Amino acid sequence: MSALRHRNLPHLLLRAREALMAQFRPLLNEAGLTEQQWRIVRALLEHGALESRQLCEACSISSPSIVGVLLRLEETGLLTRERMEHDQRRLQVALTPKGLALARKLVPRIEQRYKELEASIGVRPMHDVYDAIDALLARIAEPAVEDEEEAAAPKTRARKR
Amino acid sequence: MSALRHRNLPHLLLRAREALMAQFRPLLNEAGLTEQQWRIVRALLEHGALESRQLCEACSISSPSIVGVLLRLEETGLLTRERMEHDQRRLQVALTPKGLALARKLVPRIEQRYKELEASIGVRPMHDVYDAIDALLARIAEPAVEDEEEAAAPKTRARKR
DNA sequence: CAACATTCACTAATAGGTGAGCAATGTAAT
DNA sequence: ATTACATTGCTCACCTATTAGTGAATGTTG
Repeated sequence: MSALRHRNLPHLLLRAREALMAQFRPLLNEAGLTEQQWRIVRALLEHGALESRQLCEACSISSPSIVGVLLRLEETGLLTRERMEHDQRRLQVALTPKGLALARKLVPRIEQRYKELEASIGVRPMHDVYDAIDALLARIAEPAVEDEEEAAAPKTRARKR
Repeated sequence: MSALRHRNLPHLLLRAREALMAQFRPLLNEAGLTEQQWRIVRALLEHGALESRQLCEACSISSPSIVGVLLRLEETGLLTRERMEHDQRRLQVALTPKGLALARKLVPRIEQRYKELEASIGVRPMHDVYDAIDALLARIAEPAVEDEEEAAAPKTRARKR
């Protein structure tokens, strides 16, 4: 009687995320990390030192949120925050030896959990998700910015980052 | 150098969710609703009055979180909360006329956004996501609780709901 | 160089998520 | 009945998300 023909897709994605995180959260808690903290540590492990705004991008954490997360991680001694020489606005973030050690201890456990998941769920269903989501993200792209000039006037377009 | 062979699947799902919510959030904000509030209102619209714990299930909102959400929705006058006669622990939640009106005003706009999305993204990629996630959820099921006695002692097991 | 605009981290207010735990109520076993 | 247990909503502490806005540093332009 409500005429809602479409299922709630964001909610479906949330449920999938919850179900998956339930598989990994114990590992993170055991290491004393929250989910967001692990995303940051993992990004720093993979890419080396990064700036705050780069971490926001890489970890899908908003600028206001990341401030606290980084502060707490610094207090724990897992990373360092320092201003950059040539641009006092920017903040360089890097793992400490302690943070690096924690990350390296955690990685194999995460990897093992993934393998166990692939074993119980099946590699095909897992990869179907990767592919379907990748395709979706690739097609959503810019949220309808209507950049009429995008293809026509690539003048200052280079400075898009 | 980090030996992380698997991509961060929970993070990928988060990104997909963010991208999608960016399409709908404006509609919700316009109606003065947060995402979680809309999940609750929608559930009540579809199923009629529900108990708190049922809403937790249906909306993937934890018990501690839903308390505040329901209180705020009650303050706004969109729903009512009242104890049940035969069991004073349970809480019955129902939409008010005002809440019902808001929901019905919102539904067609949400539906239209879905159609626009299907038009720009393509029906196939959208449904691939539904299917892939459904399959994943169906196969994850119980998160390996290691209930040693699970299969051995199915005594009080019948009362599982 | 001066006016303007942008970038970046950060703050503040409000809302929600996680994990642990509590009191009250209901149910089952003794 | 009384004991033992399970369920339900709720609270608390901590952490994060969202939205808006501040201020300092830097870039751009006239």
